[in-house]
Amino acid sequence: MPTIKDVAKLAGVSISTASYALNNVPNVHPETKERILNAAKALNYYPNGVARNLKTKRTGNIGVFVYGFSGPIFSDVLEGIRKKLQENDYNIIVSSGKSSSNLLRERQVDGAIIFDAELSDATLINIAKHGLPVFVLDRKLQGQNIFSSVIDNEGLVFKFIEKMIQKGYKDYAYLSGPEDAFNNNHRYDGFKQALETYGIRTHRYIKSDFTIQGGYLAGKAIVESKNPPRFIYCANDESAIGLMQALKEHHVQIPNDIAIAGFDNIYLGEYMSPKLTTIGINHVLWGTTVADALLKIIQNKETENFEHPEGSIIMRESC
Amino acid sequence: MPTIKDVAKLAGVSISTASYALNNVPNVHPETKERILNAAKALNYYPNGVARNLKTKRTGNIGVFVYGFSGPIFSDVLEGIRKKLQENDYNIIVSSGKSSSNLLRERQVDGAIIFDAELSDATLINIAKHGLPVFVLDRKLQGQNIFSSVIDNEGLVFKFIEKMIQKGYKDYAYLSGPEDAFNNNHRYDGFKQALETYGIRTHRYIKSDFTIQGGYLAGKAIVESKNPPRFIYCANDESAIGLMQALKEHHVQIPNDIAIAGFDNIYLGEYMSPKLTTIGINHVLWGTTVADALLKIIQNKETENFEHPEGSIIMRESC
DNA sequence: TTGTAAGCGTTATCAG
DNA sequence: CTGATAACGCTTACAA
Repeated sequence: MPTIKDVAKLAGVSISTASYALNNVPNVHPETKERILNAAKALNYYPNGVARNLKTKRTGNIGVFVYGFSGPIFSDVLEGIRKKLQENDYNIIVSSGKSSSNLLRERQVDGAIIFDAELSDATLINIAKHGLPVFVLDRKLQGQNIFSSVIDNEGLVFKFIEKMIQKGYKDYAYLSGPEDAFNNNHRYDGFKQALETYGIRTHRYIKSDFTIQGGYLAGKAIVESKNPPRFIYCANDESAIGLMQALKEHHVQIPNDIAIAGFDNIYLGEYMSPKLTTIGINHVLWGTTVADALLKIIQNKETENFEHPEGSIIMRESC
Repeated sequence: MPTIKDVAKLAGVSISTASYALNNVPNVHPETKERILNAAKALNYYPNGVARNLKTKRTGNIGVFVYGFSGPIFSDVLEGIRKKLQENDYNIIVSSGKSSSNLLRERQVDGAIIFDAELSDATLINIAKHGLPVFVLDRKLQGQNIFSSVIDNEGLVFKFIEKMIQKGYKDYAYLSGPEDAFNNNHRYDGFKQALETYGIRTHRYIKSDFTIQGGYLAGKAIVESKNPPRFIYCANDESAIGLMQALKEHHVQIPNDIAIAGFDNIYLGEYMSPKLTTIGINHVLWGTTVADALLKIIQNKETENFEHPEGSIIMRESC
């Protein structure tokens, strides 16, 4: 593997001149520069990023740390982030599990976007304190160098359930996500408050886990119960899809027998029968917005006022 | 941000002794070691990975470079890779777009797994030649330090169509993926050859693009045509799902009016009505196998005989 | 316009 | 068992 030393030698210049030429620093004689560039090409030279990073104390990498690689939301958010970072000549590094904290602590990234409930508040606060800006999604977190962006889960679900009550639905159930999930809890709060506000005193609570499989199993249990609820609000779209599938297998009519809605507005919702009513934000836009804010923070080292993403209700056929 | 120098100073030892202690090199007096470890904890010290990487000429990172972050296959393969790497104390770095080639060329990774048709053969061969082992998925590529792992697309589709012919289906169509996709072309070859082998001289070819949306649009066109085919083999499951949705909206019975099958065995296929018949491999296993092979190559610097993943036909309800 | 040399934070060789 | 010191490959004052 050739180094800048080899390039310099071949071009007959010093290392620094080679460096200047390769980095387009203006004060290099055009002819010298050409010689150097030719040498680099001849040797198939490419600078060693690790060495550059050590010297410059920046890496040009932004870490995006996720809980797992699956899920239709991640992919959209990631795509938004990728686009924005690429425009600004930053690399996107997506990681998960133990690698995430390694990369963070070892400073192989200049900043991080966290989409992973497993990375504890304490860890993040600790890392951010050392000067690495951290953007947390879907979790509220305060601290030096820490920024967070959350969807208004509670408000959106409230508004939606309110709408359904006005439409005349009376008997509600909530199909939950994991009970330690920030967004599940806030969605449930919005759900409960809407019912309370409109004097609906009872509702059922069905435990699930945000997965298609989980929704499906819940659905099986529901059809076998004596009097199923008239409306099931699902904590996310994936569980709603599983639920729908189970109901359909038992010839339950949606929305006539049981109405359903979800949260997230995943792509697939539009390709179900009936099409899934849901609540959602523009995830790609969320990604670009967050990435943009993080870059501004890194570059100006100043806190920006960050706008949280705006959600909306997407009425389709399932209720 | 504290460095090893600060730790050494606080513990009253030299930098090298501090380094030994922090890296568990045996020849450090237990008491000294404890002092150093305490100092490190007190300062909240964590080694700078970039500096370590420069010195040791390894990063402990494996890059996984994908075309985009969406898609149910990616996520499973990635999860398999992640698991295996984590077991072996390597970090997984997933990237896409321009970042991929940056990270590769700048040597911020010790090896790479490529799942991205956009990274050209020439680029990969060039990088691998410099000593960085590269594992290419879903593409055949030869060269020093290059390894590839492919699914037997052709053989599997052949076997499947053969089965369908024996079942009695006569009038076939192929719903394609992008025409420059390696796997699409091989699947089509298998499809064609099976028909030819069994004397079925004609078939229809419907252009699509591997997406749900694409399958849906194709489905719309098919139901509006005069005599739709009796069997539509889809180049992947996602387009099959879109297709099914379009047919169902027009009350076409699957499989009674039109039978359908796909490729990939994505999770969702089981949650459709009817459940999707498909061909697939165990993607998580594929990921772990490839990661394992890559690690062996990195560690032993010797070429292993690599087993390609074995696929199977998953008969469900759609044909 | 070009060259010399220091230094980024580590690891690792070699003496002591 | 511990400490100087060179080196990894690069950038960047500063000097020439």
